[in-house]
Amino acid sequence: MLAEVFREHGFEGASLTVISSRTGLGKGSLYHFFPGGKAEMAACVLDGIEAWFETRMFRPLREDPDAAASLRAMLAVTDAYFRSGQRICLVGAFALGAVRDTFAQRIDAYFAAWRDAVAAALVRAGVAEALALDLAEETVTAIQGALVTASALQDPALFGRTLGRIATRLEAALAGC
Amino acid sequence: MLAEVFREHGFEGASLTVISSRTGLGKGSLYHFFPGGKAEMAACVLDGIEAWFETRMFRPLREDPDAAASLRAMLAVTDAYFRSGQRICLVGAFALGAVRDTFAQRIDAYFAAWRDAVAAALVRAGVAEALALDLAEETVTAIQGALVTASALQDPALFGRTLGRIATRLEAALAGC
DNA sequence: CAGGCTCTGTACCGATCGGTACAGAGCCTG
DNA sequence: CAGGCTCTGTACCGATCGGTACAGAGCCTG
Repeated sequence: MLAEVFREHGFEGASLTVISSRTGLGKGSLYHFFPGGKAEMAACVLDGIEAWFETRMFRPLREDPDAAASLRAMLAVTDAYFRSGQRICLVGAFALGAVRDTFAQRIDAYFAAWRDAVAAALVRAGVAEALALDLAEETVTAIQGALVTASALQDPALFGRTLGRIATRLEAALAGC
Repeated sequence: MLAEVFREHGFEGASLTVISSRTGLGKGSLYHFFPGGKAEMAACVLDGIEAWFETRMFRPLREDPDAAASLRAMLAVTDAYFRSGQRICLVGAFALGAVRDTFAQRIDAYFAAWRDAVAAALVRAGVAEALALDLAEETVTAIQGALVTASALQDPALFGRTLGRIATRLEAALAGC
């Protein structure tokens, strides 16, 4: 809920009035749970996102015995999480905004973790390390780009097409071992 | 100058106080030139960006007799414009923010023009239309994604690597004709 | 059932927001 | 050099910003 408010309005645009009305919590309650104010609310949302991705995507990519299957699952989970391109990536939006500096370290860590988890899965599936790193970077970059352009062009289908291209490329690398 | 303020602070974050101090124009002057206020200032910035890209990138892609060369030039111009990944795309940032709805049509038109210009150049260079559209969409998406992840990871070199991947893929399509 | 602890609504704070009004400085034209 | 037009600085507007203070409702524990 809190996450959706930041997603829809951005950090600056999500005023306490908006947050209060959307969450149904008065200011008293908000400041009781988040003494640090808006910044702590956003930090809490980032905590949730990081935990979700760590559990549902990064850890399987790093640990699933079937590395190739975990890569396919990653694309499916990505498609579901971003509602096939109808939902933006809050961390990505923060990265392009004025709050980037406030959360610089966490934003950096999120994308690095994603990229490294994909690379680790590729390596475990037998792909050479240099190629794995290259493909992982391209994967994360393409997903973020698709979220920007799908939103800009109001064309959610673009997201699916991008995931399709990534899938083809990952499969080719896996088959080429 | 005005463009840089919006780039650094976002639309919501660029308050009149910030705009005034950064441009050296008092409120009186700002409202003399932009009676429509902040929204008109942002619209003016978008005008400038659109005109710049139309002249320096989209038109050459559509009209340059040497279509293949115009595609290579597009990547070089892109690298220069975004300062090799150290500068973000204001239109992309707007697309992920709360102002997206205010400028929806222009944001849409900007990305559509870019994609269609790349596709047109590819077709004129002899690439089949379906493949050209696919490659054009991937190109624009990858560039936007690279701007997000380069900013997030504070790794400008990522931008150059992404442009390199795009170049390889475009050259392959051109060679395959 | 008394005490205290968690939670909440309300009233309020100074600061800043985007925007307006307007006098006048400066310059350009007749 | 008079008139008017462009531009600018300043003072001010109501609204909203993020945040604080605090009384008290409600509940849980001894």
